Amino acid sequence: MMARTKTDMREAVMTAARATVQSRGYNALSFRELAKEVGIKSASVHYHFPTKGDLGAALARRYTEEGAAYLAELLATSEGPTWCMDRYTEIFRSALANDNRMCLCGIMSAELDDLPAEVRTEVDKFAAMNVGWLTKVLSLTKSSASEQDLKEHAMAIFAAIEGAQLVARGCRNIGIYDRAIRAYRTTGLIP
Amino acid sequence: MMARTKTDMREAVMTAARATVQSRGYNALSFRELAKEVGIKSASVHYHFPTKGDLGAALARRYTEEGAAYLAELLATSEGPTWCMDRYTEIFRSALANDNRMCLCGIMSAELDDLPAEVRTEVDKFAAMNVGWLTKVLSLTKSSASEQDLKEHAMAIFAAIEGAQLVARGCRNIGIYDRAIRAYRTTGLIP
DNA sequence: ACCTGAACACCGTTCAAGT
DNA sequence: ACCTGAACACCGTTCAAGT
Repeated sequence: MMARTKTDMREAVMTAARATVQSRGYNALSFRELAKEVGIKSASVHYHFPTKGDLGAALARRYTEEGAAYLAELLATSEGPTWCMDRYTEIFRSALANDNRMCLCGIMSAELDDLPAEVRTEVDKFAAMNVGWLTKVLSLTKSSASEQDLKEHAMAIFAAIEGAQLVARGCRNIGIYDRAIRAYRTTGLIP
Repeated sequence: MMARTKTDMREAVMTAARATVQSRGYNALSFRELAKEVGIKSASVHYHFPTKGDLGAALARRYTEEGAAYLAELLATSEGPTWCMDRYTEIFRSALANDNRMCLCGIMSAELDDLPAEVRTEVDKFAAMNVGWLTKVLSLTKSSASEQDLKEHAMAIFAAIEGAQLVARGCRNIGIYDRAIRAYRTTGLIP
């Protein structure tokens, strides 16, 4: 029988931690609870992640990487901007559908003042990654607009979707998310 | 020399608590820190607010009441829907301008899973109050639309503005808020 | 009526010690 | 290399005790 390798345990901690943060936020993350979930002692968690900030930053970095990979794949197999935006809004919807969870970086933005600097950096990168992708998608529709205008529009879309998720979550009502997205489409904010 | 009355101390606690929650969230609220700020012991804070949930609910209730009063005044002296929306977006902007703070209920929505039931109730009421007001403002512009459509549009506006605040805060960049609001206007989401 | 000190089980973090 | 127990200063909450 194989013992769990170091990498396995790191992964187990990150998986458990990610679920907790998306449900209850960075502040609710507890090394003792985490340790119980993966079957080691809290002091051992510190072996893999010296501080809570290290763990938070690792979570956010991974989250951004995975998101970027998925979005790149979408764009590569794109059937057009509307199709892309359907898939994109579905990502944020699925977090809500999955036990009323939130975007990892959205929930962390709310807790900003309690985040160590290294976690804030990763939160910024996630936003920038999303805006970059949305800018590309928008450029498929409005080839005339300036890069500046596209980026501004992309940021507005990202903010509006994060907000729809936040408010729907607060009201424990995924219908609010769906109706907000529909309204964004009707007004033309989202292609 | 007058001693501080009971009401004064309750108010002092609520004022300090509100500032903390808007900056760092419900989870970061500490009875011990709060006690230090107002000059009593943490056990004494429990005299005024038996549990943290009682304090959180009181904060949110007060926040909604004050917001409702301000918005009612706006509507009463209204110079039209665009003017109303300018004032409305300015409220959320001023939280950011004031030390990168957030809407009390927006930040609490992110921490939903850690909120006692009585606090969640108040968060719901805040959202409903805002949507109610926005629906009235929208009815000034689109007299033809159904009550249902107006409410859907109002909820989308509320969500989009909360999202703009959340993302701008996360990036510590109030310009992101301003540009998002501008884009919402350009697309016609906001009158 | 309002405040306090002391206790309880929690928290992140550190560190010497184990294998 | 990986894990642990014990200690530290924190946390919300309770309660008997003070005025």
